[in-house]
This record gives sequence, structure tokens and C-alpha cells, in this order.
Amino acid sequence: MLDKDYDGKQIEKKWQNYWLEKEIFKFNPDTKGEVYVLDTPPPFTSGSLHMGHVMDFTWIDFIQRYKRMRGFNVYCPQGFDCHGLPTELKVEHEFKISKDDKEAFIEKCKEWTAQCVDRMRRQMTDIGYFPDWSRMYLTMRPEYIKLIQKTLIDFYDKGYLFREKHPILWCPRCMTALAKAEVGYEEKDGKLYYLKLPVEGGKEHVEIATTRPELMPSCVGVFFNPKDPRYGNFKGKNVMLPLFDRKVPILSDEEVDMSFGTGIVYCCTYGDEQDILWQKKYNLEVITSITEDGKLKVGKDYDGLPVKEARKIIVSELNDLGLLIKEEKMKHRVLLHVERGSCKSPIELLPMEQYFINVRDYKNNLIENGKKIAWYPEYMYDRFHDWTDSMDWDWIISRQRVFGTPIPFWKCKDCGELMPAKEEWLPVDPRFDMPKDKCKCGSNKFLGEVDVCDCWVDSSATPLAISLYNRDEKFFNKTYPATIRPQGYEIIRTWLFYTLFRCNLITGKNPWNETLIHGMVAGPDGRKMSKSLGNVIEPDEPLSKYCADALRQWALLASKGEDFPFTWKEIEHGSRFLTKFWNVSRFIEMNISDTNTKNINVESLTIPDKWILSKLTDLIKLSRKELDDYNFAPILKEIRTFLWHEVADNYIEIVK
RNA sequence: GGGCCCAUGGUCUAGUUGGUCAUGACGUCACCCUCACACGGUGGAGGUCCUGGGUUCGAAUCCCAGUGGGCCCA
Repeated sequence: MLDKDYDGKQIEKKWQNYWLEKEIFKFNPDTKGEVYVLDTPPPFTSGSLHMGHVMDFTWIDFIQRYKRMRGFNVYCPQGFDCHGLPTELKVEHEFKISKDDKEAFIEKCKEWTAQCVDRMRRQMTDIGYFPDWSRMYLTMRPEYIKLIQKTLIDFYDKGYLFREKHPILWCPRCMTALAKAEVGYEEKDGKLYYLKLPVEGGKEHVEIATTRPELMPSCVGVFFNPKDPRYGNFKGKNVMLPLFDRKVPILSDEEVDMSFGTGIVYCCTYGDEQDILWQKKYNLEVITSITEDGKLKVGKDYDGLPVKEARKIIVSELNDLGLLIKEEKMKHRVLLHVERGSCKSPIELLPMEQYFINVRDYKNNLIENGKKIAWYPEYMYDRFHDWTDSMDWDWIISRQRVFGTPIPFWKCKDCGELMPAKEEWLPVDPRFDMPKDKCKCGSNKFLGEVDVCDCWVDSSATPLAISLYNRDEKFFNKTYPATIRPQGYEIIRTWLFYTLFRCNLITGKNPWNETLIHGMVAGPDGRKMSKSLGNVIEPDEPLSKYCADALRQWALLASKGEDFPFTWKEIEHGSRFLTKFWNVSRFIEMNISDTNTKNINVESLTIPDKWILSKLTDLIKLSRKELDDYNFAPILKEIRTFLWHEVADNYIEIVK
């Protein structure tokens, strides 16, 4: 006899342990049935799941159990994305290990990440998610790094991967490159300087306004807005830069704000992100005049002066020449190294050698390959298409970080040629390892690459990792391409895009046949969950009050592609449904415990029996139709209606 | 600034190709501790389907513009 009350937590624990012990969800490639592979998202190893993960993994778990029920041989692997800035910040600030001691730093990152993986695996079990843990992958493991490095070397050999100078965010005080997450804008008091720049071959001047006169040695162009009636006559002329005796073109571009300053700005390499855009767009020269420690270097008397002092001197010299019109006090946004509270110095954009992968040339290719995928919901293809179509940058894959997949290249100290690692050397870390061969020029002196890969380089190889590409050909042929890629719409442009791109170039085939896109989870107030809004709910909170099946019902109520708010009442309702289900079961048990249900004569069924059975058949048919389209919410609702109202309120009441 | 998506009773939500009283849940109101369940049952109230145009015999559903929100990119 069932207990009077339903104790979900206890019952779930029992089955979770059973599934883990018996390895119920372990994939065997030789089992019969069509293979169904899920390319599941590897969460970043932050140490805890959030409600977005709960939705994601509940859907995935639902799919894999449903497909198994329908006779598929399901392969649902799970991995973790280990490399990320938050880990480095944690190790640096909380464990007080300096990034300069790279070996110790990386070791601590690995140790911390391993702990996070354990915690997150436990949380996944707690929410009832059961992938094939026997094939778990971690992007920090040697075999994963080997895979990534091999694909990078292949890309280099085929000419897709190249090196070029590109500006990066640099803190001159900490003498280090920074990620976007480490910098931020702050309102500061500053001055806007109005300067006169002589136009070449005449007595005219253009008047510009700038907050950074010391960047004049890096000036490569002067811009006004084509709609601005004041300056049309300057078009096509050049400006002679005072103090530096260089001429630069006068150009027009719609991005210029006519109402700011004089309506004319100068473009320096690099003052801000607009300068980067203009430099690329108009193919302007790149002149670096600031060193890594924040001092001027222009081959003149100013060399060695810190930026602020150089500014004063250059302004006063311009004033002596009668070229300073006025100084205006203003508040402006300055990009600072805000992540480290003790630093907060203004950051510079300095050009440095970066690694790129050519994606622009494959745009049309990608759009075509994207069409071959079955998109759930269909309109998500449009998003992919429009984002891809409007892409006009190549993929910068190098990051100036420490804990990441090392870029497997060295630079010859003598001839400057790039030396890629050989496949048999992999995995390598050029920060510590040296090539086993000499350079083409005969030299054996190398500079190992110190940058590491962008995290999307790691994660955009998941279909290759789970199919054991380059490791087990038989397994690969069975499990590549994957059947489905489930993910959120916010990373179509990154994870989905780069995976589609990369896997196609490597294997010649799309990595999946289908993709299922979910929306974003919002907080109880309907706004996006974020720490700054204070509306974040961690899954541990509902799980401390309700069982996993109550939480999972909430996740299943979201529609594909649509944002969905977290609400306590839905979990409460799910919990009540479980109680109702339990009580229905109890009632049935009380009444038929001594009946042999295996051998029932159809003739003996009453009209209500037949009615409820026909309703059940309808429900099963509908469920198959909807679940084959990955529509979970309508089925959960139908099941509730069937059980609660048709079985409990009608059938049981009649039977009584 | 660009692209895409969304907008339905107090709250959240269904409504896939335009056509019977616009779905369900929570909340709310009334009645009922009826032998599986008060974490229950029965019944009721509550809606300019964001705004303004257009297509149509007919639009929540299609088209255009606007407003507000989300995501990504700049």
C-alpha cells in the first residue's frame, strides 16, 4: 500500500541512486536501434547551475528519455567548458596566486575547476538529469586540448588561420592585456581641446575637438559628417599635422556626431573603438605612439613621457603656435581597468599580433549549410541567417589570458616564421615546451606563443569531441553528425555559428541534423535574471522546498524559442499535481490490488472504462505528435488535464 | 545605431495554415472537511487580444507605421 503522503524527494533519491549504480543511461554503440545523439551544451564551470541550465537540461533529459522509449539507441554525453575569465579572477584574487607564475596559476585553476565540475554534476543529478557520465569531457583535459590544437594546425596548413596586428585592451599600469569584462566606462572630469589643423596648400584650417591631443602623432585621418553643410569643401584635401609634419586625409563618414565639438574629429590609432572601425573601413595607416607602460614613443623629444604629461606639453606647444583655440571643461566616459579596484587606470588600445580565423569568406557557405538544418522553431534560422549575413569581422581566436587552450605555435627568433606544432607533439604548451624540430632557416631559437584560445574555440568542437573524432573512427562514423543540438538563442551567433563553421571545414558535413532553440529564463519579476537586478534564483532554492519533478514541470512549460519567467506558483502547482497523481494511484491500488490486470477481458469493460481508455489512446497519439516536434508544454498540460480532470474528477467519481 | 524576436483578463500563459461563446494556471468571490486527495471538489466574476492605419464578407491571427521589452552585433 502506498504511503498516505507523497514524499517526492525520498523517492527521487532512490531512483537517482539506482540509475547511477546501474548506469542505465550509458551508451553502447553496438546496441540495436537507430543512434540518436545529443550535442549538449557544456556549461562554464562556475560551480553552480542557474535556472537557465535547469530549463536546458530538463528539456535535454526529456528528449533523451522519450527517444529511448521510442526505441532509439540514445547517446547523451555531457561536458564542461573549463576555461574562463571568472576562474582566473578567482584564483588571482581569492587564492592570491600571481598570473606571472603560470605553472602554479594553471594548477590552481585546474584544481578549482575540478571541484566546480563535481558540484555541478551533483546539481545535475539533483534535477534528475542523467547523461552518460562515463563519456564526460572537460575542455581542460589533454585529449580535448589535443583535439583543439590539431584542428588549429589543420586550419593553418589550409590557410584559414592567420596572424595579424589588431588592437587589444591594454592596462599600462598592470602591463597586461585585459578582457572586455575587466574594463568599464566611468564618468570623469576632463577637457575638450579645440585645435586648428592647417589644410595642405592653403591658408585654411580645419577645427577639431579632442580629449586626447597627445595622440596626434597617431592621427591618420580627419573626419566630418557628409551631411554637414559646413565642411563639404574640405573633402578630398589633406591636413598637415603640426609638430609632426605629416599629412593625413580629410574624409567624411556618417558616424561623425555633427553636434559634438566642432563636428570634426580626428582618427588616431587607437583612441577608441570608432578609430578601429575607421582604420579598417578606410584602410588607414596604423601608427603606434604609446608604449606598453603608457609612455609616448614617437621618435621625438616627447619620448618616455607619461601620457598625461605629454598631453600638457603638446597642448602648450600647440598654443605657442597659435593653434589652440580653447579648452572646455567636460564630463566624459573613460575606459578604465575597473575589474581591479586598486588599479582603475585608463586603458589603451594597442595593436599586437593576434591570431585570426577567416570566417568572412565562408559566409555564404554557412548560410547554405544552415538551411540544411531542421530548426525548432523554424524562425530561428532567420536569426542565424541575418546575423551571419551581417558579419564583417574575422574571428579573433587569441586571448591574452593564462588558463586556456594554448595556441600551438612558435615564432622563430631569427627569421620570424611561424612554426606550428606537429600532430605527434600534441598536446603542447608553447609557453613551456619548445619545438622538437629546427626552423626552416636552421635556427632552433623560438619564442613560444603565450596567448591562449578564445573559449568558443574550445566549445565549437563539441560534436567532434563527443564523436571521438581522430581517435576512434568506428565510433565517429556512428555518432557524427549528431542528431540534435539543443541551446539558447543568445549563442546562435557564437556557439552554433562557430561549430557549424568549424565542423564543416573539418569533416565536410554538418555537425547536426536538427537544432532546438530555447529562450531566456527571466526572474519572478519578468526581467532578465541578473545579479545587478537582484532577482536571481538558484536551483538549490526551489530544490530545498520542492522535489525535482516539481521544478522540472516548470521547465517543461516554456515554449521553444520563447523567454520564460521563473515563478514559484508554477512549481507549487507542479508539486500539487504530483500529489494528485499519487492519490489517484493510491485509489486505484486500493480498488484493484486483488485484480489480475494482465488478463482482462475487453468484453467485461464498462462504458466508463472504455471511455477513459479511448481518452488515454488519444493522449498517447497527441503526445507522440507534439514530442516529435519538441513541444513539451502542451503535453504536460494535456497530461494534467487527463489525469486531474478526466481520470480523477470524472472517471473515478463515476466508478465510485 | 543595425538585425531578429515578443506584446492576450490582476499576474503568467495557449492560440502552427485568418471563420463556432479567445485556452489553461495562479489569484479572487460563493458553496462544500462527500469513505484517494482541503496540496481537494462544485460554481461564478473578470479581457479595448499594446496603439493607429490597411487587406478581407470576416483578423488576436496577414501587411505598414508607432510605442514598450528581450537577444545579438556595433
